[in-house]
Amino acid sequence: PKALSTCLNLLLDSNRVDLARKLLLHAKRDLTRKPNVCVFNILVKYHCKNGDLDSAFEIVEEMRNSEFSYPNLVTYSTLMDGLCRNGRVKEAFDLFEEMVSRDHIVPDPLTYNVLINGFCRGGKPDRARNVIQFMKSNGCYPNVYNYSALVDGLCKVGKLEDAKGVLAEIKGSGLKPDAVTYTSLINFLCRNGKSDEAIELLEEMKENGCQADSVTFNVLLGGLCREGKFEEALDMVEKLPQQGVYLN
RNA sequence: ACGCGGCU
Repeated sequence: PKALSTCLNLLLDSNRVDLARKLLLHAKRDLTRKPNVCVFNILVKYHCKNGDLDSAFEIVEEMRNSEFSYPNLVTYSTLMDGLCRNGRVKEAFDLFEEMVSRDHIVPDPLTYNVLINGFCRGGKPDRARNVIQFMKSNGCYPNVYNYSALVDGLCKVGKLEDAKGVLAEIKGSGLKPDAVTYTSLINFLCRNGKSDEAIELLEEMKENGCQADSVTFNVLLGGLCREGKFEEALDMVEKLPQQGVYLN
């Protein structure tokens, strides 16, 4: 089943769906190679990626009927993410509750993050904040992914000060903001003609021991160029190799 | 071997 999962992922990633189907049919016939949870989860994810949630739910039904696998936390998180990416956050939350009550599965920070991102994509970071409150009340501690998602959600609706507040909250809770956290803020500044403030943040992240990566610089370079600061941009590009950063 | 956050 391990080899099967790996092969399926490779085939689906390269869009060889026909071959993936054949492979799966063979595996189902072979008693020693029964598809396990991981294999099913890969299929669920594949259908979600195509926005075909009906098929994804069919796979889950198949899992429930199978002797060899049953929906687990990954299955639910994947499905919830598929729903959220299609704007169906309410249903994702219903599914979350079903997961807990019907299958007695305990959500982890990643599961909550799917909901946080669902709300943020919908331009409702306040709801996302409620999810963080909710997970805490369930004894689940938010990680940097959770907070970064919220920071980005706040930036996307222009609430820079609130986003900075969350940055402080991250530090206060003993977590370390990472390049993703900072890049969301830098991105907002760059898109609003504030590359100078963005560069201040870049300095701040360095002081906090956080290494900027290629996405951070991509964003910064875009901001500088948009403001016509081409010399500064070139200067920045020239200094990238010394920082071990290579643009893609 | 399977699920979540930043640019495109």
